[in-house]
Amino acid sequence: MKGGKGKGALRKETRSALKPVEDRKMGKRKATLKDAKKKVTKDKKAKKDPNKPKRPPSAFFVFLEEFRKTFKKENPNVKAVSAVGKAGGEKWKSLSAAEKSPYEAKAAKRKAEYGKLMNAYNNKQVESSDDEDEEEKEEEKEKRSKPEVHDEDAEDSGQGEEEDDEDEEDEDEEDD
DNA sequence: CGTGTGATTGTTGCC
DNA sequence: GGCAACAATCACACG
Repeated sequence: MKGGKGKGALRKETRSALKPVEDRKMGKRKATLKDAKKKVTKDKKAKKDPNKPKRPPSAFFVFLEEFRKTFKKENPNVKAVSAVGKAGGEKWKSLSAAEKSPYEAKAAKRKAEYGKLMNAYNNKQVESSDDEDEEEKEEEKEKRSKPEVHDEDAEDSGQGEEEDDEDEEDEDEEDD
């Protein structure tokens, strides 16, 4: 998907926003990493975690998801992710605790699920103690581990519980 | 053709 | 306790 549609959509803003990568390559945060080589994309060779659960989106990200839609809706011309990030960041700071509440609530929930995933994740990692044994066969084992999937029933990993908008805990105290 | 990068903040995990 | 890296997104540019 990244390869995207080249098309002739060369907007000027893109031009300005997309300076030569060689120039803008890591400018701030990564700087702290110095030569640590962060490779935050994906390493094919370093398969440290076969099924490592991705970290739950923080409240900011939850808010961003919605914000992006709004932002793009009002700014369909803006395709720069950085634009949304900046705008979202400012807006986020502008939000009040009460407004962030729902986002935090969701983030908290995500975190709860993440904790469960980590449990299962650690379980697999337990086989590696002091020596990395290269669990290349994990793939095979995983298959066997799985019982049988019927076309019926959902093979949902967790529990099929889903709440719409009702938040049990977490009360919103909007009061300034 | 694929992948990296850019920007935001928050959050989590390891040491 | 602190730091470091990563979470999504989208289009484009480079190899």
